[in-house]
Parts: sequence; C-alpha cells; structure tokens
Amino acid sequence: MSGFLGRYEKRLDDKGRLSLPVPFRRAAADGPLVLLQYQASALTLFPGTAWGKIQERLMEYRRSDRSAAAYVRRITSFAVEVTPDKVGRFLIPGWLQEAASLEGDVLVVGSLDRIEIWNPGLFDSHLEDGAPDASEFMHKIFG
Amino acid sequence: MSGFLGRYEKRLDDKGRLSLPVPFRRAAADGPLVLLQYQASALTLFPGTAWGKIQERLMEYRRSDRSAAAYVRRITSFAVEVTPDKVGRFLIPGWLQEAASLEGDVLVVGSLDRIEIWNPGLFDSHLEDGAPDASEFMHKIFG
DNA sequence: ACGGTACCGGCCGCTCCTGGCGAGCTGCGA
DNA sequence: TCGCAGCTCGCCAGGAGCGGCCGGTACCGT
Repeated sequence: MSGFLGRYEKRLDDKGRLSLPVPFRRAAADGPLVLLQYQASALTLFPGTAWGKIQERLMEYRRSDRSAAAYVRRITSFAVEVTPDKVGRFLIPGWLQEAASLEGDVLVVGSLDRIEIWNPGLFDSHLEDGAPDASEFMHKIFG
Repeated sequence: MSGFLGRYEKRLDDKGRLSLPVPFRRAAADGPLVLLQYQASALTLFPGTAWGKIQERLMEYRRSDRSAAAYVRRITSFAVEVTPDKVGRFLIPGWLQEAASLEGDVLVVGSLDRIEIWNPGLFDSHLEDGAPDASEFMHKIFG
C-alpha cells in the first residue's frame, strides 16, 4: 500500500472537529491515531503503527540522554490520542489549534507515513522555503 | 496501547484531591499508583507496572553503590502509594503539594509511561528551557 | 438523469465533574 | 478503659458540557 499523498482543503466545524479526507481514513483502521505538534507551524497525525516506533525512540532517548526529558515533555504535552467518529471526524483540542494557528480553513496534507495539518497560508510560505536547490534534490530522487 | 499523552488543566478540590483526567484512568486499572517527587518542580505519578521497574533499579543501585542509600531515602520519603476512588480522585498529601508548589490550579501532563503534575506557571517556564536545539532533537526522533 | 457517497449541522444521550453527606477511625480526655 | 469529638476518606446525586449519531443536502460519478 502506498503512503499518504495529496492535499485536501478542509474546514474545522464550530466544535473544532476535522473531517479526515476519505483517502486517509484507513489510517484509523488499526486503532487510535496520535495527533501532535513537533514543528512550530503544523500538526502531525500518526497512525498507531507509526506512532509506536516514535514512542520507542522517545523512551530510549530519554533513558540515554539527560537533556532529553525536557524535549519528551514538550512533545507529549502537545499530543493527544484521537479516534475518528463514525463519519470520520475527530476533535482537535483548542490548545493544539492555537499552537498551530489553525482556525477555520485548514490544509490536510499526506506525507507518506504521516498526515500533516496546516494553516493554508503558513503552508504556502513553507513550500517556498524549500524551493532553492530543489532540482538537485529532485535529481537524487528521480534521476 | 500508546502511552500517556496530552495536557489537562485541573483544580485541586478543597480537600487536596486531584481528579485524574479520564484518558489517564487506565493507569490505575492494574493496582495502585505511586506518586513521588524526583524533580524539584513537579510530582510524578507512576502506574504500578512502571514503578516496578524503577523500584528494581533503586534496589540494585543501593546494593552496588554505597552513596546511593541517601538518594534512595530521599526518593522514598517523598513518595506515596495512592489509589483513586470510585470517581477517579486521589489525595495529594499536603507535604507533597508544598514540595511541588501546587495550589489550586494544576496541570496534569502525560509523558509516555508516567504522568506529571505541575504548577502551570512552572511548567511553562520549564518548557522554554527545553527550547534551544529542539529542531535537532525533533529531527532525530521524527526525521 | 439518477443513484450513491460524503459533508454538515443540529440534536440527543451519556459521561464526567463537583459539592455535600455519611460513616469509620483515631486520638484525647475523663 | 471507655466515650466522645473531630477529622478524613469514600460514596452518592444533580447538573452541565461534550461527544456521537442521524438526518437532510449537495456534489460527483456513472
């Protein structure tokens, strides 16, 4: 099965719920998802399986490096476990909406093993950051 | 099952009891919890299983290192076993509240295998301490 | 053009929260 | 040693907030 691809323009309803695009619903097939913020300007949604690996890395890192505890705390305190309802919606807690500047229209973007949720304006400006040297990268991958 | 995640704003009632956030209740499913202070500014709550491992580490360390006894004593003397009541509340002894500057509003934060209880103001300032180099850490974990 | 699917808003039911009350225990005094 | 009183702990019930379900509607594909 190929990873998550594509972009979907969505709107948070007045309760702060996001309706997961249909092609991404399978992410929730094998249990709950983990929604978190690890980069300043977006939220990221991990399927249970992908999250399991991340979590192990976190615990291992916390044991081996004393400065890691603060980072782990930062991540877990900006994370929640979510389960979409029967029609594919889940609630994004208010404090996560604020953390990622989400309000009204949002952009849901597939990214292989994870799904990202962006403020549309921020997404566009971040795309441009990645523009220089793109051709070099493209060659490495596709050439 | 994924670890404990998320942040919950709670209030100690006038008896000094804390109502455990619903997503964390499962921590008490298999027996009593251990509440202790091992870092200056927060209390930490361990489920029985996680505590078992810590306890073994403590005993092993005390046997192997003569300076460990004082540390062990320090930890155990700031620890209690607690069991939530039928509606999920448990008492935080006054001397532990004082030790962690807890009063009135508190922040309950999941951290994988454990749960931390913070004075909200202290938590925010500690988050900022962990900020530098965060991108490096995030890359190691999520990259 | 018609059928099916997905979106969206509103409503209902349920769970969860909070304060109060009762019972049991402990400590002190007689 | 026994009784009383104060306190602490645990249970219970009312109320509110929220999550989940269901209907109508629009859109898309056939």
